[in-house]
Amino acid sequence: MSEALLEKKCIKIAIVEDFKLTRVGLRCALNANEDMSVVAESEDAVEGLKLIERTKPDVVLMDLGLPGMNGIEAMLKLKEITPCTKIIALTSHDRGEEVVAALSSGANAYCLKDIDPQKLADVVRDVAKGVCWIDPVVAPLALSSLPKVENIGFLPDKSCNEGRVPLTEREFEVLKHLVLGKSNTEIAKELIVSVHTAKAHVCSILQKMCVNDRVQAAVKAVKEGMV
Amino acid sequence: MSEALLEKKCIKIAIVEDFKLTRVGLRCALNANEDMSVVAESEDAVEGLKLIERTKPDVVLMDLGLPGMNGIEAMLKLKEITPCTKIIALTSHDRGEEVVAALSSGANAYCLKDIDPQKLADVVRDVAKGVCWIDPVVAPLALSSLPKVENIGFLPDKSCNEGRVPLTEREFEVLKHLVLGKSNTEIAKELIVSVHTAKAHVCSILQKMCVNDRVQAAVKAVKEGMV
DNA sequence: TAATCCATTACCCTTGTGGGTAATTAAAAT
DNA sequence: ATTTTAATTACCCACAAGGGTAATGGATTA
Repeated sequence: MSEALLEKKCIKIAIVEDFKLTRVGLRCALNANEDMSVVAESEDAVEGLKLIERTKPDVVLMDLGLPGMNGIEAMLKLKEITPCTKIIALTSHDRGEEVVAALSSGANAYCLKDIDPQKLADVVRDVAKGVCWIDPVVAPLALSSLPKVENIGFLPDKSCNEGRVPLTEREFEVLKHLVLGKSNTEIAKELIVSVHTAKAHVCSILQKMCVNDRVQAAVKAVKEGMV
Repeated sequence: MSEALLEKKCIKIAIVEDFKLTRVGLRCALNANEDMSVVAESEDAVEGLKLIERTKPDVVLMDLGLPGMNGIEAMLKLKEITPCTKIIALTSHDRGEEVVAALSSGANAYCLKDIDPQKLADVVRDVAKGVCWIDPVVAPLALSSLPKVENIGFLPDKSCNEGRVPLTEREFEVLKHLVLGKSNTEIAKELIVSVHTAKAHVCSILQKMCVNDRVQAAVKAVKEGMV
C-alpha cells in the first residue's frame, strides 16, 4: 500500500462543471481510484479558476458548455496562471470548431461525457503525463485541422534531410537571433563580432538547413522546434 | 475464454518496421495480449502495403524512418486503399515537422519507441476505437500546430479584434507566399501582379502585424497558426 | 606532425528589402 | 450619392541580403 503510494503518486484533480449530477458522477468515478483524488470542484469558471490557483491540481476536468465565461476562455486564463496544469475538455456535444478551439487553447484531451468512467481514469493518468488524448468521435475533426503535408514541405528535399548536417553551437546562437527577425548587423552587434562573421554564419546556416533564404530558415526552425 | 473472445474481439495488427529487433519486440509485446494479434510484418513500406491490403488489419504500427518510401508517403497510400485502418506512427526521434506531417497524413497516434510495452497495448486498444493518442514529448508540438482560437472566430469579436487590424484576403495570400520564403519578385509573379503591388502588400502586412521585417512576420504567422 | 574543423575577418557584386509618398480604379458601405 | 476601403501601379532611396572566394588563428583529432 505504501509501496503503491510511493510508486504512483496521487494525481490531484479539479472539476469545473455546472451540472451537479455530472459533477458528483465525475468525483465518485475518479475518487474510486487510489492514485487520484478530486481536490476542487466548481460549477462556474470564475470560481473554478480561483480554486485551481489555490489547490494547484495536476489535471483539470473542464466542461465547455459553462454559463457566463465559457470553457475556452477559462482554459486560456488557466494556462496563463498555471501553465503546467493539464486540462481535459469535457463536452456532451461534438461541434467541430469547438474541438479545435479547445485543443489549441490549452486542452490536452477532449472527452465526450458518455465516456466510460474507468476509461476516463485512464485518460486522467495519461494526461497527467502530458499525453494528448482525443475521443474517437471528434478525433478526425481535430486531425483534419492540422496543416497538410504539402504545406509543411516534408516530402521534398528528402536527400537533404537524410544527410542532415548539424549546426555548430555558434550557428545556433545566430539562428536564435535570426528567428527573432534580427538583421545581420544586429546579430553581429549582439554577438560582438563583425558583420562579415554574422553573414558567414548565416550563409552556412542556410546551406546546412537546405533553404534559400533566412525566412525559410526561420520558419523551418520554428516548425521543427529547433529554437 | 470463449467469453473473452466474444466480449472483446481480437484486434488485428500489422507492423511495418525496418529494424528486425524492434519488430520482434513489438510482435512479442503485442501478442502477449489475448485481445490482439499481429497478422502481418514487413521491413519496408512497399511490401508492407501489399500485406496490409491482403490481411486487412485493424491497426498498423508504422515506423517513420523507413528506407526507400518513407512512413509519411506510406501512410498516405495506405489511407487511399484502406481508409478505415487505424495507424500508429512510431519513431525514435521527435522532429516537430514529422509529428505534424504524420498526424495530418493519416496517423491516429504518435508514439516514441521508448514507450512502455504495456502502455503500447493500451494505445493499440484505444486507437482501434478511433482515439487520437499523442506521446507527451511531442504533444505540445502537435497541439501548437492547430489553428489558433482567434483565427477560427470562436470567441467572436472579443479579445480578437482588440488592437489587432485584420489582414485582407489578398494580404493573406501574400502572407502565405511570404512564409514559404518567397521574395517580393516571386510573390508578384505567382499572384500575377507587379512587384510594386507585392511590395505594397508586404508593407501593409508588416504594419498590421506590428513587426519590423518579413522574418518576424513569417515567424509570427507560423506561431499563431495564421497559415 | 599533419589534418581537420570552427570562428573570425575581408572583399566584390547583384539582387532584394522596406520606408515614404501618391495616383488610379473598382467595389462596398453609408 | 458620397465616402470608405482594397487593390493596383509607380517612383525614389538607403541599406541589407546572400553568393562567391579566401585568408587567418586556435583547437581538436588522427
